[in-house]
Amino acid sequence: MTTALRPTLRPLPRAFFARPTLEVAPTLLGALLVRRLDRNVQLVGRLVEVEAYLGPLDPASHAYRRTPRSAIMWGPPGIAYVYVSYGNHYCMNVVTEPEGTAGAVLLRALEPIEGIEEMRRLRGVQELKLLTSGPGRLTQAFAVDLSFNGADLTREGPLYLAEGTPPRRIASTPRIGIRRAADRPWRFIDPDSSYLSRSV
DNA sequence: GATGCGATTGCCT
DNA sequence: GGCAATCGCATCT
Repeated sequence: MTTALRPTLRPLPRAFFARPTLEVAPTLLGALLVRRLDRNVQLVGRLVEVEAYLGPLDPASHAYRRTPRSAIMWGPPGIAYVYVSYGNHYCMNVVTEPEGTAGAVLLRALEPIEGIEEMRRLRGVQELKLLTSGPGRLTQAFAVDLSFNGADLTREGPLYLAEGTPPRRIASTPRIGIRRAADRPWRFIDPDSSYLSRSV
């Protein structure tokens, strides 16, 4: 049984996410995103790029205003917030801060670790560096759509975040693709990774 | 009920 | 580097 030979990927506990968003974001680098498609196929990627969205005090955050869509970010930490971007792509966040306070971290890029052929199939692309190097690409490679909005990422299951190995270095830059609060250096990357959505 | 837009991507020049 | 594709949601009327 291959599952018995596979090392256990231990979920990050809810308490990990129940901290200030700017503390959670850089410490998420190196963590593993795990997607179980079925009993035999598991996808794993190592986080190399994330962005912090702070909530009501952050004009770039969807939680700048509380709406039906953004209300989930006031809920329990460790929950997935998935939304549609430009009508063509899904973007995935993990909710941060204690319940009652809004915040989230956008997952922007992964290093493919396991299940690479399945990622290629899901993406319709062969080149390794194009599989998960962007927020819309990684959700497609991991078969994550709106049905995962609200999913608990702290429990072993179809989709969760697990302990990994922190990068040697961490760098921060302005966030990508936003207009408001575009100067805040709240994008965190592993600068030594070759799977970033863009360099620097 | 109608309108405008965006935390992107891929293809084109 | 420019730009079309495409749709859920926020924000009007």
